[in-house]
Amino acid sequence: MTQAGTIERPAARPYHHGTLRAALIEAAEAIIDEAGIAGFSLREAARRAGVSPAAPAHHFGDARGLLTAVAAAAFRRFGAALEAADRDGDLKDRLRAQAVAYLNFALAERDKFLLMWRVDLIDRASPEYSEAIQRATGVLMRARRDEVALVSEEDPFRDVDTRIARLNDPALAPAVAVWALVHGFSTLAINGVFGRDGHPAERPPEVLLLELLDQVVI
Amino acid sequence: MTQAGTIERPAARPYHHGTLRAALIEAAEAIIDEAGIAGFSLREAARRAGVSPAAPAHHFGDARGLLTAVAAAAFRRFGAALEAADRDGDLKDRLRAQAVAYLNFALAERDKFLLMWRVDLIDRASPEYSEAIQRATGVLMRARRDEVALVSEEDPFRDVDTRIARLNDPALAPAVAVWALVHGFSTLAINGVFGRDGHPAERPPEVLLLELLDQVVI
DNA sequence: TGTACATCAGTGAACGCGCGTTCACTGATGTAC
DNA sequence: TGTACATCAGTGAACGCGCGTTCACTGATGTAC
Repeated sequence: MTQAGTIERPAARPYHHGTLRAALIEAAEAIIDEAGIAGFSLREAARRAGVSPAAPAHHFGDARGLLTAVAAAAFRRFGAALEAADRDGDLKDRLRAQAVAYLNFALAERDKFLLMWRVDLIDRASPEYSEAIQRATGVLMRARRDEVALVSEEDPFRDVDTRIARLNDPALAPAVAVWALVHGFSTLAINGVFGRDGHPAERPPEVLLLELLDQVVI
Repeated sequence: MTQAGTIERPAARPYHHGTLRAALIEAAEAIIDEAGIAGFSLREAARRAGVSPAAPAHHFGDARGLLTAVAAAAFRRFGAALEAADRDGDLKDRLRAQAVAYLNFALAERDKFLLMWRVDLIDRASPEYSEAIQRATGVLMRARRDEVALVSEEDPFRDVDTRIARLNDPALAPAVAVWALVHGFSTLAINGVFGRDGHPAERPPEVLLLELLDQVVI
């Protein structure tokens, strides 16, 4: 509230932003949504957050640091979406539901989904990032792990090496096959292989995806 | 041959390069191999070709033009590799052989493989590019088309719209499913999901890939 | 409760850089007669 | 076969741009006593 009768002037911006870290991530996401990853720059993010170009360094070190935080946040949303989709049902139902959620996330957050995998732009060793990617991957595999009773082991996706070993475990093959198929389908769909502006497909992409999943023995 | 007894001096570079177009593509590929797509610049390509920074414009217009030519060339090699792998055998054999060729190309030409799909960097409307991608896609589908006797139609992958319609054709589902799986697997493998420096997998990636393909009903 | 002071989060001007592209030009090549 | 001339493929200097990062600094906040 301002004094009655006075013309409202913008409150003097406080010297300390207060939530600059979050604001910069939000700004970066907006840039990426509007202009793709190529349109991103640290200066532009600072500009949008209303802050000097040197300010981001205090929170992220450099551009890579900010992009890593954006990717990690995207991975957390992604993992949460998979988790939300993973409701009751048998293995097949669970994997199909997750597959659709996977595709929808990729289509809805196109450029952020692409960023998530851009190893050249982000610091994959960052604890925040690697925890987020491990967790999302774990959700994907969970349905199958539940079935083959590997669940007793505590978090077999805890670190890179055990994850890599696990993905090679034949017991997980159905889930890994679904992952690869869905990931490939999503990537190709994003690139307009199955339909795009000016060249629409007759059916929505998730219908085709489910049809392809019928080809997989789960 | 130079005159006997004289110290050989480099021949004065002729004013006209002669094969500058090819030389620029070669230079761009070398840069991409060494430093990834992020390391590419038109000036650096010109530098490596031993030519002034303005020269490339005569052949490619702008940076996007050169990258498009590089991607198209990569797609032609890619299509040729798939074709070479597509030897005799039943549908399953043919698709498996192509899948391994697909993965091997992706691993061998990592950054060029990534460039091939970077719609933001290339001009997908370029005749050269779209002809190359259509052709490679056609090879992938050919094994299945042969089987369901669609082969009589001349080149059903001729243009974007018929291709998109075809990919939705249930008759092609086995081939499209294999494509999506192999593409996703290759993309993930490139990113080190199944093993990478310092975190090797116990088995070579194509073994895992073939195991996953066993999950697909072909 | 008051005060001194360390720490933290920001400023804004300046830096050097490499980039893509433009420009007027020049040297070589190809073609018409 | 010779010559004039158009066209083509290159030069190299210059442009303006936005970038990431550095720097000495300042204002606000938190803490010890």
